Amino acid sequence: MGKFYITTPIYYVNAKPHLGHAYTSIIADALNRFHLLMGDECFFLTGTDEHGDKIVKSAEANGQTPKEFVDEISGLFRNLWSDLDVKYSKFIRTTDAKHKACVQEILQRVYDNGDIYFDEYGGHYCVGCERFLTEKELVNGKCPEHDIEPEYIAEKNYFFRMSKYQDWLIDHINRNPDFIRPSQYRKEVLSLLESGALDDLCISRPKSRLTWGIELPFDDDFVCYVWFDALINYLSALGYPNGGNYEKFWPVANHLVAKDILKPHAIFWPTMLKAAGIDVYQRLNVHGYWLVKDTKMSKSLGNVIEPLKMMETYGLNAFRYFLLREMGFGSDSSFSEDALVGRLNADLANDLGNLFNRTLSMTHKYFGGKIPCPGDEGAEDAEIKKLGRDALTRYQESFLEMKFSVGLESLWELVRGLNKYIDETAPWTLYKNKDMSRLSTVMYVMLENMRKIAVHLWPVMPDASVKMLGQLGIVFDAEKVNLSKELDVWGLLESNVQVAEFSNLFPRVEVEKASHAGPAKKNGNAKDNGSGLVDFEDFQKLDLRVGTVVKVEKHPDADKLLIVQVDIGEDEVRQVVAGLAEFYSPEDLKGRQVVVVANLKPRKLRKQLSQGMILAVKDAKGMKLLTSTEQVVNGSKVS
RNA sequence: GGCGAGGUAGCUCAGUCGGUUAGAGCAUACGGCUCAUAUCCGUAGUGUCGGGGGUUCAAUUCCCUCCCUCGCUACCA
Repeated sequence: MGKFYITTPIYYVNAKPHLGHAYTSIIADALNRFHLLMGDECFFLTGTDEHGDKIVKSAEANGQTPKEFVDEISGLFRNLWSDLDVKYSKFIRTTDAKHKACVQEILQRVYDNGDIYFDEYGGHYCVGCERFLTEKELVNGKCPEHDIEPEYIAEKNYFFRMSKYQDWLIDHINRNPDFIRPSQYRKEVLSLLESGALDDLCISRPKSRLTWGIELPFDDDFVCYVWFDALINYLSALGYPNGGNYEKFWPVANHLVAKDILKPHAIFWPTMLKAAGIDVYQRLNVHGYWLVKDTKMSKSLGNVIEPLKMMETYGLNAFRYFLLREMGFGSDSSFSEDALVGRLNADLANDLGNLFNRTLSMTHKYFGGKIPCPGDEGAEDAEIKKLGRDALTRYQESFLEMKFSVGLESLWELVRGLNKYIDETAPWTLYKNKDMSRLSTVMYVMLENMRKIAVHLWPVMPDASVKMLGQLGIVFDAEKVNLSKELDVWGLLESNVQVAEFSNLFPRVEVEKASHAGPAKKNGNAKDNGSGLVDFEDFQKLDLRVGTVVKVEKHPDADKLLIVQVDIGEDEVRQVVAGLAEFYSPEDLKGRQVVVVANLKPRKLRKQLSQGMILAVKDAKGMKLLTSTEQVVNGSKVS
């Protein structure tokens, strides 16, 4: 059995969680779920980083003690992961007692090893900034922000002999091309290491300046520098130096970080491990930023997208799918509501959702909802099965390489292939011709492929996947799934099992497209409320009028459509193509008063122009027209 | 300034270890089907593959140079 250990950074709790945090955690979760389905034994670690200067300041600003403050924010993160279906194995906090003990253990080992020394460090300390400023930051010898001349303070501190391990690290990266990926970050780290001599790292802060941290085991006048403390969480969470988890999972440790913390993870951390006599982690996986209007998201710019808000508006499934599908791993990507809606409508609603729904619907029409027994397979079936095997193989390979976007694109080749397969096999014709044997095979091929797709989607959209499988009459059990076997196994779907009558997991959403042509419109924020409510002005945009049907004929090229001429008080009657033929005969309709949407954009329906829409209401029994309780003048407005 | 990434169809991007007509999705137009959520399938496209130069029988792909965008990093007096 394989093993897999994935970590997110421990998020710094000086501010609330944002989209960047959500993205990292969601890919970690997707990877973890993927490896679970591949049959690996997995450990997924996340948590919060709660020490350091900034935390103390943020707490003070909130009128709280550091402990109260971090408890609150840490809780926010945990709640968010629960809302995003992020299922971690452990949530670590750097204020945990076990973590502190582990940090001290490692510090002591490095100290005993002779790689920590005590030295004087001098610099320009600004009391306003509460930190040392570099020569370059000074303007006319003053701190530009506080306009005061910084004090020159000589301070004694402990330093980690990081420079000693520079050559070893360069060598290690060269020998292990996968150590840092994607490769652009590997190159960046190498050039950083090769260009200049690595400085030693200051790893202490005197308690006179900062008390909120972990004490150095060899000098209780100092606390540990926050990065040194934080990185060790990846080990302390496994119970290092004790415990089976360390031995089991550390050799397969995969760190996942955003590119802004590349340096601590790619340089500080491996050299720390080396100095402590611990093997380095297996891989560092680096992702890019989500940009909002081409600017990196930041709280101060006020363009932070609340992850929860997007999730509430469009659903968790679409949100997770979008994040994984849209961003090439390692590069930056733009986040926009339009793009999210585009993916939701095109990929999820039109392609996948509709495919699934039409499959279930046909199973009901032709087989009373029971999965049929397949007959002999023909060339078309062999072809789609091969397409499926290839697509799923690429999907799995891509996920192993963190290429989620490529993987999902491959999976959709199968989705599109199946839509085409339906078109070509035309089950409705087989049914009409009473070719039930062939029809059974075709429907079984569809249903079995839907099962395979649903299972593969579990890492990305766990909720939708479980629901899809449920609608196929399967109770999802991660233990029983093995994705690698899925490539060669066919026919796990049992015949005669009842499936759902329909599925609407991904309803289309209609969002008024933001104008790309000109400047932002006055009411550009109309869709921003996210509540699904419309303003009265929006309602007023609809021109609803009562009119009398003067003439009706059947649509020559469609079974369900009627061509209706309605007098809505204008010089000319309106022609409206309506989907009423199954419920009303032309004779029934003529002379009735109906409600018409008069300013609907004209559209051709099977070659016939339709200049409006007749309002009706549909329930299980059929379709009923809407009208006024009394006769009114044609053209009267509905309000 | 150095290093890295990128500049490919209207948009978002894939791709080419040099080789017959450069791809996908979205958007657009037209056609087809009716099982389906105004969904699906098909057809049609357009691209001096950032500019210029070089190597080659052949370059979008290799080399040089320049321009633009982004990131990291250093400050060259």
